[in-house]
Amino acid sequence: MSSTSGADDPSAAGHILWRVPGEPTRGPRRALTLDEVAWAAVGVADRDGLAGLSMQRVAAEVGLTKMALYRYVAGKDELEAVMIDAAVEEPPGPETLTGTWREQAEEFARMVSDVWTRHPWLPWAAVGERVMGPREVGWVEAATRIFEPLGLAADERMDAVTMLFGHLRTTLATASAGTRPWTADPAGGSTMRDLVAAHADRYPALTAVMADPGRPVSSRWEFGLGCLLDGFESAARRRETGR
Amino acid sequence: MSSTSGADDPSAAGHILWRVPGEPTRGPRRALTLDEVAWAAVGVADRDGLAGLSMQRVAAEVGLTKMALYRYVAGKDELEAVMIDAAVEEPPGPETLTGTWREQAEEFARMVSDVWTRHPWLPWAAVGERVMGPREVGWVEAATRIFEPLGLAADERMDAVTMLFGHLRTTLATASAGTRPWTADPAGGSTMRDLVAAHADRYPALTAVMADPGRPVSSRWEFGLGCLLDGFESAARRRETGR
DNA sequence: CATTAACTGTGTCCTGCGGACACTGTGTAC
DNA sequence: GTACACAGTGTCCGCAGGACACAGTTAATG
Repeated sequence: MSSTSGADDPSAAGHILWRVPGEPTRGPRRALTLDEVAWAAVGVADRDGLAGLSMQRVAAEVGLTKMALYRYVAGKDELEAVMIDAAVEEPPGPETLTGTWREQAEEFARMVSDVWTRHPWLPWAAVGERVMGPREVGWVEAATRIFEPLGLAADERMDAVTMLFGHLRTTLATASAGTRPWTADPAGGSTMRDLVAAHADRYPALTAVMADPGRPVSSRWEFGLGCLLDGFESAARRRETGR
Repeated sequence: MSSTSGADDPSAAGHILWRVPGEPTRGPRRALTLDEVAWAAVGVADRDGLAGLSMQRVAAEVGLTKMALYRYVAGKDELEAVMIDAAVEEPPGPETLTGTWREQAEEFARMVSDVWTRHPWLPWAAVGERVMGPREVGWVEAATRIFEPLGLAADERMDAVTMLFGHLRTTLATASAGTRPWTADPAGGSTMRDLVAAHADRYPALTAVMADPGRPVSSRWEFGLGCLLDGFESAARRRETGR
């Protein structure tokens, strides 16, 4: 029923993200802003990962009791929602991305990569049922704009956006999760290389692939991005030439 | 120091997956096999998701005490590793996939999609630091084989495999996580559609896209897969024609 | 100016989690 | 028969998220 904090709205967790603050008139001043709480949580996650994030930890970070956090946030889910929307920062506006759609897509990928590298927990925090924040939606909006000149159908354009984010998530996550240069996917396996080496007879194709030293981690997603954009291009071409 | 259970090997969690059982000589019979425990856990996850998986729950399912499970498995991580390798089932052998590499890739994607649809928690359980099981590696091996005739470099071939799994994970996860037909990515947002509709002025590109009804969930990954394979093809062609 | 109501932060308590550890019971090898 | 290796149980601990009642603080209202 309150008009301000929003931590007591039962309709949907995370709506603080979309509501204007609306300062309260009576009562003591808050010791912190929602943003300060969010960034404290981001700091914790940056250091100890999402697994190391707890109400206690964040509360201690900002010098409050655990329960005081619930004045800012309805629960841990909402805290995560808030910290995600803080960590992604402002999405690029229409004036920022210039050049061909391909150049824009590459620049965009670099931007996402920057943010997700600064906050390695981010690509994994954003999965599952959750309310998106305005900045987060802004990134999707920006990605959608890029593919507009391509002439894809609406649902295909959306799929392209999904795939772009998915690709970055996949590659950045495997890159940040340890020192291993690539390691494949349904795993992220910590020692897939060793396992394959120990059972070379069972996995000949992988053994062959593993012989190659591989590229540096920093440029891991570039080849894949090129493939992806090529694929979009050929899909658009196929669409123009009457399927 | 034991020669059998493997739950006390300090070197790496999950090595039960790669060790031959080796029946013990003395002591009472085990009430269950490791496989029975694994499948019970799979059943729990199928019903209540990964979040609903706890030692208690699994123990109750098989009629044991929580602590008795630790005779089969070193900890929850190892339990997850075991249940993942059980749930993925046997990967397709070289004789199963036939036709062009493209047909093989499509068939392979269909197979992965089948398994991951049966166990919706699977695509998300497999991320992060974890020891892969033999079957899991087998799937990667199978995927690697598919791209062999394409003439890609070793690291590119590996990237292709990673992207294939990543694409399926992304699309299947967003498809299974609710009724929403697509919803974009850094989110999986539960009501992104509503949010965009409520702030149409802020997200014009997304509003335009949202006007389209979209495809049925069942065929969500097909367009993306086509793009991906097209992209690989053009990368291979670029490679042959001297970059 | 006194009162009242709204608000912030604290302390206590509960449930469920993963897991350590000491224990009882059981079966085989010596 | 006895000793030992093993299976399963019960108790305990720390930590998690969160409900709830409370004390302190501030502004609107009489």
